[in-house]
Amino acid sequence: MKLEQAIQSSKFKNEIHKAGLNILYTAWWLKTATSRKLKDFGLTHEQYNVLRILKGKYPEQMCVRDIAGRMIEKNSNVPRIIDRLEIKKLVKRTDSSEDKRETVVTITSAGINILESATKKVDIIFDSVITVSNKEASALNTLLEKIRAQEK
Amino acid sequence: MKLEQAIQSSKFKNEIHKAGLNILYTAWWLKTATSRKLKDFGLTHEQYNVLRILKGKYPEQMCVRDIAGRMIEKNSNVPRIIDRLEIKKLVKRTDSSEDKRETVVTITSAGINILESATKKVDIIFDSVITVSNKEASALNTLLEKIRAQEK
DNA sequence: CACTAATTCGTGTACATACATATAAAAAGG
DNA sequence: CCTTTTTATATGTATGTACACGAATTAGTG
Repeated sequence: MKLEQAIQSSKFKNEIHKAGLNILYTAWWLKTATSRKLKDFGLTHEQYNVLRILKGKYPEQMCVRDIAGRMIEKNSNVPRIIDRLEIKKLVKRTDSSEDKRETVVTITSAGINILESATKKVDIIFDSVITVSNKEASALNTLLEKIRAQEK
Repeated sequence: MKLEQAIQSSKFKNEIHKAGLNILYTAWWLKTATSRKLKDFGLTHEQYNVLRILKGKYPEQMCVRDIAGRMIEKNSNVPRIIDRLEIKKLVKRTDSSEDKRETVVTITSAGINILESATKKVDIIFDSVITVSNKEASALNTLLEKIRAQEK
């Protein structure tokens, strides 16, 4: 769907302003499509993200700070997301012995199982819904990083 | 900043997966930069969006449904955003006489004033922080719309 | 070593999202 | 008309974001 239809507006100051809105809308679209798949597993987008991060280091443990540094949305409140994953027994939280300020977290085998099943469903979006070529995706990556070139 | 640094990961399944994360991260980056500017005016990103939508129709009124259809994030809870704008006297809410189910909303002159000041600050992001050409922005728009081609 | 500063994590609050449900009014169908 | 269905809005709940603050611990400095 064209942006103009999606937000019922065609008055953009210029292509750059339009690109800004297009990025925000596409992110929402992507997040919504993903969340719909994750719902069957009782996971939210952010809980899924934390599980993926933990699996990337498995069987190593990670402290809360390390997880936070890998989150896409940097202001995510990681302790609370872990609270919910812990209730569902998808992660285990223990105090660190090396640095008593730290809490270390590990993904459980139940967490790994649910993550693998969920990932199969989520990947459908990338493998069959999104139909750009690798080359186009690469061009997109370059443009997005150029937008963020001037940090802040 | 490169995505790899931003989320401290360089393991992407392919360029398309990476593009997905890049879109999500760029949207977060853009939203954060905007919110920082809006904070001086006591506005959130979403409140700003609603004010912009209302100004686009001014001096006409809009019902809640029309506003919702123009929001970028389609699940925004528009009645509650309007609650907060109403408390700050930036919009006026009245029952519709034509259709008693509807609530119609107008931006006040205070709302227009704050919106104009805020827009000047927000546009700095687009005019001087984001340094892509119009042609590049146009290419970006094409790619993003191609990604969303298969609706859902 | 003692004191200050910085770090790590948890928690509280305001606002927003996602979604289910409720309420009132309008539209549709017999 | 009267009943049923649909529509417009509001509200309730769980989760998440953004940010401030506090407690505990570690690091840094005189």
